[in-house]
Amino acid sequence: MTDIEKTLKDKQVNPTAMRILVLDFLIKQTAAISLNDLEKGMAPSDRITLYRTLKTFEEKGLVHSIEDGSGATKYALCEQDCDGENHHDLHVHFYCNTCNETFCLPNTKIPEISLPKGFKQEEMNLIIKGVCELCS
Amino acid sequence: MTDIEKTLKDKQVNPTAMRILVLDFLIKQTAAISLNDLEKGMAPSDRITLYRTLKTFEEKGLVHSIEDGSGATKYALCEQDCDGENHHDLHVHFYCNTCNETFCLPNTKIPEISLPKGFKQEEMNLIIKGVCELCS
DNA sequence: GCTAGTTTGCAATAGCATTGCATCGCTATA
DNA sequence: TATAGCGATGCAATGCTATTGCAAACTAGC
Repeated sequence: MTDIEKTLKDKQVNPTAMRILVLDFLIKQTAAISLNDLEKGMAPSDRITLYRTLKTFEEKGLVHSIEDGSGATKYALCEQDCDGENHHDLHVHFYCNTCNETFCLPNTKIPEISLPKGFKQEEMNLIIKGVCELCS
Repeated sequence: MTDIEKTLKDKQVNPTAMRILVLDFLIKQTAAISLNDLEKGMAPSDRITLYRTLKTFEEKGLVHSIEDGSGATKYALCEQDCDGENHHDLHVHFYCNTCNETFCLPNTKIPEISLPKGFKQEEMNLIIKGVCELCS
């Protein structure tokens, strides 16, 4: 069994051929990718299947989705300790206005925010836009 | 001249009848609204005109747009000191998972984040999801 | 090998965002 | 006042992303 198959099984995802290909592709990325990026980057495959594969991965805690304001949802691999119940992706996401790529900054955590009385926090999502390492 | 007309002129927006109505409606809101909300809340008007009115307001610094992950862009009035160049909306936005409303928390600012070397920050966008004051 | 459940592929649809174009109306100027 | 010009409006049409239904293909377990 390959590492990829093992990763899938660990997260309770049946390691089908398609899923292995998608996960393999995701692992190779340095930035978060959209469904379109995935479709273009892989051998010709059905778009809807790719869409559902990403959804499945998200449900099972393999990837997390990022709304970076570009209109298209992007996906990136989760850290080890995510599961279907909780995505521990409380890191900052960075959108580069120059190359239009979205990056996870896993070591840049979102600080605690004290909310006004009565507001109960469940999730957080911080997008910083600017110029990335490579473009600056 | 009414206050609303004055506000429009201050921001270099011609105070047409439609724009006065839209701004009046926006001022009365307690939460950010989507194009759909605006269309439903006002006397029957052309949706595209409403869309362009919001875009104009945004360009001129009257409102800022919020991507709360609900799929539809929402809009809320800016603070006084916004202009076309710079939206000073560095406050937190709160999305209530119960009532599905999005609120500006103008007094809850986004703290400074130190980015990894090479990343240059231009804008920030923090959405916190949870349960709001009224729903809790 | 057969059956049940899962996965995949195709078709179709819904909803938001956006543009093009023609019309209308206001303003400035001769 | 007549008119030219520009901005604002309304209608039509389109593009793109997300999403669902259904049937065929596949897989695992008996």
